[in-house]
Amino acid sequence: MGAAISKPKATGRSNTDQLHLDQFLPYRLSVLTNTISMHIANAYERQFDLSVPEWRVIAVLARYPDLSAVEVAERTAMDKVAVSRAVQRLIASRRLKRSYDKNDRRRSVLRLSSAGEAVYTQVAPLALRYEEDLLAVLNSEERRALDELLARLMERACSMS
Amino acid sequence: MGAAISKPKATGRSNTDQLHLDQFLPYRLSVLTNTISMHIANAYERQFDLSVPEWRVIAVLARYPDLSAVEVAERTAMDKVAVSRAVQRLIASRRLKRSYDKNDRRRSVLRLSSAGEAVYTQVAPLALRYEEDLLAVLNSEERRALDELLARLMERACSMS
DNA sequence: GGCCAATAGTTTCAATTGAAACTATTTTTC
DNA sequence: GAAAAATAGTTTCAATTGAAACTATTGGCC
Repeated sequence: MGAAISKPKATGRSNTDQLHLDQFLPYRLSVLTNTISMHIANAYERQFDLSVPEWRVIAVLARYPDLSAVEVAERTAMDKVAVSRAVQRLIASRRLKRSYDKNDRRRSVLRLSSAGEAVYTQVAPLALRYEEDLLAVLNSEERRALDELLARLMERACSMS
Repeated sequence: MGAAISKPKATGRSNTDQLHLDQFLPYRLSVLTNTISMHIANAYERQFDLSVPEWRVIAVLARYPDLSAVEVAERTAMDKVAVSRAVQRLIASRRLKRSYDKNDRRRSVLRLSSAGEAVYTQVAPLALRYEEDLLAVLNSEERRALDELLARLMERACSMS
């Protein structure tokens, strides 16, 4: 019963041994993500003079006011340098107000100004409508399936660090 | 039967009106994609002194030799400037050879050198193994489902340009 | 054949980004 | 309670990137 030669496996998988970029999951995700991000960003960047990092900061602060910069970074998956720069620009454009924690003066306390809230109430529907248009090709069962598959992959990717 | 006031709809969807970053598909795709890309790139960038664009060029030329720069750009979803720079670096590192089409001297004809092929045969298994590790959380039915969902979304996203 | 538009690819220049070093404040340790 | 380590956030500097302008060659049109 020597194990020297093994039969080719019939795994049901077509590219076990060959790397085809257009079947390779990380590549496909990358192309899809970039395509989608580009479309959404086009919808607000020019019109509102708003970068993607700035938009993310606004989106998270609209829902969770009074976060610190580090907390914003955690919730947006941005690094703290990116948050720092986005916050600076948002303060300069008077869309964000910053105060400091009385008990820990290192920590900032970030809150949208009314101008910032106005941006949010204008841009959020654009983003949601785009998402809805995109998901229009899936029925609700398929959406649930996608949701769960992405969640499982995300958990897996994180656990592989 | 006035239509002035409509009942809240029970659509089965939780965030019809509210933007929650962590339920927002474009955002989730972006985080997942960046996490995955970072992992794979870490596996080869340092070890082989190879950037992501360079790796993409190698991957596509390994499978389709003698493409022009524009054809490489089409197959990798990179823009032509990125391809031009990656090609320059790959030629400098002697991983790629360039000749020119006899009938159209604008077009380059790109082909991996044996050193380039060696890089491919070392890196491709790393990439495929990562993909396999990631997909290990899905059974074959779920993989097929993911495959089809991503294809549908990609088609949709492209048609929305 | 000669001009004009199109295509292939490169270069330039400015904006974005990322890593590492930095300041300021707080917490821990001894 | 002083020194050392940790945390929050910023700045600096170099590398990456992207858009637009550029060169070179080819194809269409008259």
